[in-house]
Amino acid sequence: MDRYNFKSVENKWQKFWEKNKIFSTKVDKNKKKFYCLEMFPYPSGRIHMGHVRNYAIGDVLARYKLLQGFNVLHPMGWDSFGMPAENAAKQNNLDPKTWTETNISKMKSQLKKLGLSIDWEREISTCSEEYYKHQQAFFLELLEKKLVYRKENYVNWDPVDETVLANEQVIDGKGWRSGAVVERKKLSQWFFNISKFSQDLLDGLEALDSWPNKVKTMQKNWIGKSFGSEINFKIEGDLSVSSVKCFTTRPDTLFGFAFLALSPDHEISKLYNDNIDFIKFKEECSKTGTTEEAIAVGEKIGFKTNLIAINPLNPNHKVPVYFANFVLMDYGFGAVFGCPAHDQRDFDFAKKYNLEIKTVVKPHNEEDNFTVKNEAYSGPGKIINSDFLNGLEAPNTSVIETIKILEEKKLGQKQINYRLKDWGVSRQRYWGCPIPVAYDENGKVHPIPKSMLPVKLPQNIDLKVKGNPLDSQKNWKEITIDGKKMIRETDTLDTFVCSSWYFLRFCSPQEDKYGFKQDDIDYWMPVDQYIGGVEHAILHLLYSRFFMRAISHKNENFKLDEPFSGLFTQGMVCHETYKDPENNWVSPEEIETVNGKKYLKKDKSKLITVGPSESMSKSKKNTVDPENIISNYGADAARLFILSDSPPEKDVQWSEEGIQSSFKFVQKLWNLNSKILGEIKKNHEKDDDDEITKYTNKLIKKVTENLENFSYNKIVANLHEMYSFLFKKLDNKYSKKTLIENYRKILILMSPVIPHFTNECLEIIKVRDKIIWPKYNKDLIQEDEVNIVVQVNGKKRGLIKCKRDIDEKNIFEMIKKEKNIYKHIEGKEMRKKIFVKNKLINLIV
RNA sequence: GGGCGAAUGGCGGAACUGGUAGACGCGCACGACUCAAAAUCGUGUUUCGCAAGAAGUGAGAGUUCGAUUCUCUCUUCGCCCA
Repeated sequence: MDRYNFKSVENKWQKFWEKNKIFSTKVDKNKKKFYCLEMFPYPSGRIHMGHVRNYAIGDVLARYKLLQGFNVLHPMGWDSFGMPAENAAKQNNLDPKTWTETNISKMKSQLKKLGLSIDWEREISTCSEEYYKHQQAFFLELLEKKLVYRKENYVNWDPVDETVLANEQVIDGKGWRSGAVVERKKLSQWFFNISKFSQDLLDGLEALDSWPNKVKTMQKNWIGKSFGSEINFKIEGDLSVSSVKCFTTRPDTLFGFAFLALSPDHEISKLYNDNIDFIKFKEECSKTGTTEEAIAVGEKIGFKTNLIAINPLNPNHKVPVYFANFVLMDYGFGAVFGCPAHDQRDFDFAKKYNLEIKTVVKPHNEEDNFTVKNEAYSGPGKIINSDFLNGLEAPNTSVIETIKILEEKKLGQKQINYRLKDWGVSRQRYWGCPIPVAYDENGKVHPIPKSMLPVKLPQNIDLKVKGNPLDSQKNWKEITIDGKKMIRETDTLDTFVCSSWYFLRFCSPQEDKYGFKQDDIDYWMPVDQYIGGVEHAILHLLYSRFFMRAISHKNENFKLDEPFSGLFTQGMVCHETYKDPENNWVSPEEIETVNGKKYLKKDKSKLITVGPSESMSKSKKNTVDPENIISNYGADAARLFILSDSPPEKDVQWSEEGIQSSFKFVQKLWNLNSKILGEIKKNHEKDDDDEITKYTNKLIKKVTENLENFSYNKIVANLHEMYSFLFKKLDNKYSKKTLIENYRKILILMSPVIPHFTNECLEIIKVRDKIIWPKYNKDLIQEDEVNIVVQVNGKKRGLIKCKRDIDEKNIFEMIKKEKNIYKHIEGKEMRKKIFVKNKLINLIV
C-alpha cells in the first residue's frame, strides 16, 4: 500500500482554495448568513498551539456551516498595535511598523498551512491607517455624544514601562508586563463613559442564551450592581465641614457605627494639605496600589482627624473621622461608614485603632446577647442593639426598612451603585492609535477636523527616550487648526479600543468613508459564533458590547446592542513539564524516551523528571512549535489531534504520542480509501447494502449532533469507530453504487476536521461535484433487534436480544428460558415488574 | 472571604430527558510478521477472585424498582472576584 503524502496533498488543496477563491464571501440576501469569528491574534511573529486550537475549532464550524449551505463569513485580521512591538523595536533598533508587518507575513503563512477556510481578501490590521482613521472618527463621534471625556485621575503607574496600567494589568501590585511595583500617580486622562450603560450592559446579558453562563456571571460581577443607601452624616469640628455623604449597602447596621473613613483623596483632604503628618500619611498610602485586591490584602492604615461624625439615627452617637487607605475615591462618594462588627475590613481597622466593636446583627442560631469576637459577622440574621430596628430580618427586610426611615427623616435616600468604572483609554505610548484632538494655549480641547484625519503616527522616531515618545516629537505635536496654533494630544488609545469594533470592519473591509457600510452590517451582524479564550471573558467582550451601544447611541441607522450572539470559550493547550537533574526546565524537543523513561538527548546519562501538565509557556519550556508539527505530521493530523483528546471548552494535553496516533490514523484512513477504491472496481454477486446504509445514517446523526454541541472530541471518536467498522466489513461486498454513495457521505462528514485529506479522496473516487452536508433518514436509524437489560431487584442479571417493540409478556417468556437469569427469580415471589420498552425490564422479587 | 464550576480505570475522556458505567484514544501486556528491530496487524486491559461471583463513578446521607446523572452535608482541585 502506498504512503499518504500529506505534504503534496495539503499544498495542492491550499493552492486550489486560494486560486479559486473558494472562501471569499459576498453579501447575498437570498442566502442565510453565518458569521463565524475567532478572536484575532496579536502578531507576535509565530503562531502557538493556542492559536492552532482556536482556529481549528472555528474552522470546523465554518466549514460545517458552509457545507450546510450558509453564506459563511470567516475572516482573519491582526490586533497589531501594542507594547510588544514597541519594546521589540526599542531593543533591536527597528521601526515597530516594519517589525509588525514582518511578523504578520510570517504568521499569515503559518496560518495558511493550517488549511483554514478564511476569506483572506477581508484581512485587516488595526495598526494600518485605513483602519485607525475610522477609529479616530469613532472617537470624535463619541466625543460629540459626550461619551468620551477627560478627567484627572489617580492611575496605576508602571515606572519601568512608564505607562498607565489598567487595574487588571496590575497583578499582586506589580505591572503585568514589567513586573515593577506599581505606583499611584495623578494624570489627566481620556475616559469612555461605559458606566453610563451599566444597567443596560447588565440587562443585555439576559438575552445572550448562547453565551456560557460562566462568562455572563463574570460580567455581572464585574458590573457589580449593589443596592443600598446614600447617607448624609453631620460633622462637628473646628473645620468648615458640615456634612459628608456616603454610600452603603448596609444602612441597617448604622447602630454599629464606630468611625467614618474618608478616602485620602476626598475633598476634605485639601483642608489638611499643610499638615505634615497627613502629607506623610498620604505618601504612605500611595505605596499601596489602587486595585481592590491590593487594598484588601495590604495593611489598613488611617489618619485620625479632629472631626466628629454623628449617627443620623441617634444624634447622641458620635464617632471619630479618619482618612483611610482602603477607601477608594471613585467608589460611592469616597467615604464609608465603619461598622467593625459586620465588615472584616472595618473590623481590622477598629482593632488597630482601638475603636468600639458593637454587635448589631446576630445569626439565627445565636442568643440575643451574641457578640462578635475574633472576626466580623457579615451573614444573615436578626438586628439587635439597634433601638427601633431591633428584630428586623437582616439584611433583606432591615435594609429596606432602614432606608425608609432615613428617607422619611430626609437623612438619606435609596441608591443603586455599580462597581463598573469608566474606561480609561489613554496610554503614554507610541505604538497605538493617536487620539485625534489638540489643545489650544488655554488647554481647551479641540477635535481634529474630519478633513485632517487620519492623525498619522510619525515615522522614524526615537523610541529610546524616557516616557511617551510622541511627546518629544516637536514637529509632529505642533499643529495649526483654523489658523490657530495648537498642541496635539500625545497619548494613544488603549488597544482594547481597536478590538472593540474590528468585527464590524470585517463586514466592509474596503469601505473608505466610514468604519463600515450600514448595508453590510445589516446583513452580516451580529457575529453568530465568536470563539476565543476565556481570558477575554470580561474586558474585551464588555468593551465590545459597550462600543456597539456607544455607536447606537443617538443613531438612527445603527441599532445593534450585542455584537456576539453566540460565544464559545475554548480551554488552553497544556503539556507535561520536564526538568533535568540540575532542576532546569527542559523542552520536549531535547528529550528522548528509552523503555518508557525520559532522558536528555544530548547526554543520555541524565534522567528527566516529569512534572505536571501545565499550560504551555515559554518560561517553563513546555511549548511545541506548530510549524514543526505541521511539517512533520501535516495540518490534518494536527487539527485531528488538537480536537480529539478533550472537549474544546476544557484544557487539552498535547503529547507526542497523541499527535503520532492522529498521524497514523490519517494513514489508516488512506489505506481504507485504497481498499474502497479496489472494492468498487469489483463486481459483487451478493449485496449487503442495508448494513452500510444504516451505519452511515447513524453516523450522520451522531456527527451532526456532536458538531452542533461543540463535542468535537466525540466526532473524532465517531471517525475511529467508522474506520474499524468499514475496514472490517468491506469484504461483505457492498454494491458499487451503494458503497460509493455512503463513502462519499462519510468523507463529507470528516471534511470539517481533515479537509485536505477528504478533498483528495473525494477527487480520487470522482465525487467532488455535489458536496453538501448529508442528511440522515430517520427510518434507517432504528434497529430491528434490540438488547433488553434484565434486572432483578435493580441488579443487572443479563441481556436478552429480541425484536423491536416486543411487549412485557413475551420478554418474560424469554427470560424463563434463560437459565442464568431465571435462577435469580426461580421460586421467589414476584412483587413488581418495571418494563421500559426496548430498553429494560426490572423484576422485583 | 465570596461566586461559579469540576471530581469516572495507569492517563485524556464517553454515558441522550435517571435505565447495560468505562465508548474512543493513549499507555501497558501477550501474540503474528521479522535473522532482529522499527513499522504494521491481531487479542486483552476498572478492581478483587482460578471461577461462579462481588465491589465500583471524591466521602457520607437521602429520593427511587433503579442514581455518574436529582437533593442535602462534607472534602479536594480549578477559575473568577476580593
